[in-house]
Amino acid sequence: MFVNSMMKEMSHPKTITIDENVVSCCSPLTSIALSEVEAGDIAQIFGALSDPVRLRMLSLVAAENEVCSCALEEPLGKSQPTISHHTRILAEAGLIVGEKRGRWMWWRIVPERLGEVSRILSS
Amino acid sequence: MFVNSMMKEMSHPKTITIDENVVSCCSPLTSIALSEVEAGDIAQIFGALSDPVRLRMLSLVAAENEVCSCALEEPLGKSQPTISHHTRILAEAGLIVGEKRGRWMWWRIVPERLGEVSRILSS
DNA sequence: CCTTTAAATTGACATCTGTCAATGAGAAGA
DNA sequence: TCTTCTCATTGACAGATGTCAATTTAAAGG
Repeated sequence: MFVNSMMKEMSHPKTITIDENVVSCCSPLTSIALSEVEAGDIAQIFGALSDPVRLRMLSLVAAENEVCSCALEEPLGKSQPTISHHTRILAEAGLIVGEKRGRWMWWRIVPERLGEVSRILSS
Repeated sequence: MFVNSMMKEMSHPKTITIDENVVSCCSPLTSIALSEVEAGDIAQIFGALSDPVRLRMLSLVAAENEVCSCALEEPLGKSQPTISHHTRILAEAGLIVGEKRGRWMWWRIVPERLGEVSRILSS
């Protein structure tokens, strides 16, 4: 696939996982009395999901299993800084992780996180 | 429970369900190619969930099975117009429905909707 | 009617958010 | 080293969002 076809022109896969400031998670909504801090943490995650561009971004990354930042600009019709902005927000919410290999930044979704968030709503 | 204890002083339960402008929903994220309109609709729902006050509000309503607007001001520490603002946003997202009985507005959650939204993330 | 009470609406304001041009920081290749 | 390329950061700006005081609407009870 896409990733492998580029493998040969890359140096040692240097993994720099981006997981600074990632919000922790999550007791279900319907189990009683959400504290203010919990509510704040969960709100940040849903905030990451509350933008159309980020949702389509997430769906693009989920479709392939790894997508380069550079491959997002065109389908989303946004500038490079804007793409960078959105990937950062998704990553800080723990929904995607990035790995820098050579000059490229590769993103993939974190299915377990998606599951966690899903479980907040299903009680 | 709470509701029944007030039944006697109410006139005919006139159901005025609030479902104007409610967003429709939802194909799972990981099935390919989220369209711009779909993304917009889903973003609105997550937007409703992206505020700490609204999350705690939702959890309060989910705890009882019906809650009066007036019973939300104190635990959330917000003014009456602010409460009204937030209930409206949750209602427009289809996450709660309101029913006016007498002078009171009663809110309850829409479990099916919660389920729909949950399923967007779990694929 | 008139008064009271609960909720919605309006208007104002500060803060947050999405966007891009410009610039900076690293990595790769010549 | 110098150039090129990809991504991150900064700064600016318009538009959205959360909040409340003040007002309006609507329902009950005299």
